[in-house]
Amino acid sequence: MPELPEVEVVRLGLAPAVTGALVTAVEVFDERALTRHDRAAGDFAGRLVGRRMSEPRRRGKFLWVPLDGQGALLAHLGMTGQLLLREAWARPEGDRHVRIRLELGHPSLGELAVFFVDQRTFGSLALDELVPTAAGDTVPTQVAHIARDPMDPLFDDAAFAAKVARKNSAIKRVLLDQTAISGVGNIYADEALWAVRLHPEQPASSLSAKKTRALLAEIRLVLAKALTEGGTSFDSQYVNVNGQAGYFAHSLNAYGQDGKPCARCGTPIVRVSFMNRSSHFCPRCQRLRG
DNA sequence: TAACCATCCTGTTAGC
DNA sequence: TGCTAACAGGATGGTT
Repeated sequence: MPELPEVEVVRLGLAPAVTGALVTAVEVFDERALTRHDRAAGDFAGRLVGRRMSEPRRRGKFLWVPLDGQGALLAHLGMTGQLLLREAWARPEGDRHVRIRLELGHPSLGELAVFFVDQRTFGSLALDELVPTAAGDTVPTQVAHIARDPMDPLFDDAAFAAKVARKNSAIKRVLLDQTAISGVGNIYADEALWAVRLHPEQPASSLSAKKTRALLAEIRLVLAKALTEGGTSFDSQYVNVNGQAGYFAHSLNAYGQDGKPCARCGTPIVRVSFMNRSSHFCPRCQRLRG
């Protein structure tokens, strides 16, 4: 499940291979991989071929590669999307789920291929226009409404705290709201809430300013640690551009740990249904208060 | 306006 | 053994 650390690992892996590269060919095998592209597959391929790529950028879970002239190649990996970097003639493993293939010509690395592989087709590529933000940088139009992520130097801690303070919904719902804070998904929301001893359904507005600051600090810690370990991989559904899994799954304290003893107090971690997904927490350390 | 939920999708697993 | 249902979850659009 690609969240911020996983997408950043992909971005770092792609950067040396795509920066300065020319798109020489595009093959779309499954148009469902273009749900974010507002025109036909032929338009996607036709307008992408011949464009030169700049250094990949990221906000939250969105990744994009600015193109010469204007616009950008936008990517969202959804649940199971992968961007794999291969030799130009290679076929990736799991051929059945290859949705799009890009052929690149790199000035020093030569011919390369980027495969967009996606089992559950929640991910998508698109060509999008870039629009300026208030801070002076540019983002694709589809990313304009997304909040900056907590690893972004321009992330506004005070604005986030103010948003938390006026939200009556559960704090976990706020963490998953990409217009409040981006890059956090189900895994790292559960981990950060466990670390700061907050019940996922604790009303956001009930948090003290100090608790909100602590939560934000834990979010940054857990994201940074996951990034250093290459991200979280389950069943090979997330891999870097070379197809390698991350190691953070070994460091999880809450997510997927239901039935196992809490690392702090030994009480079994519980799993409950929440927002059409699962929440994992320690019923002793993370009590619903107020 | 805020809050909440169904929907998209497919491989895996549990249950019968 | 084989079938069916439940489950995983990010973003979005619709409903309350």
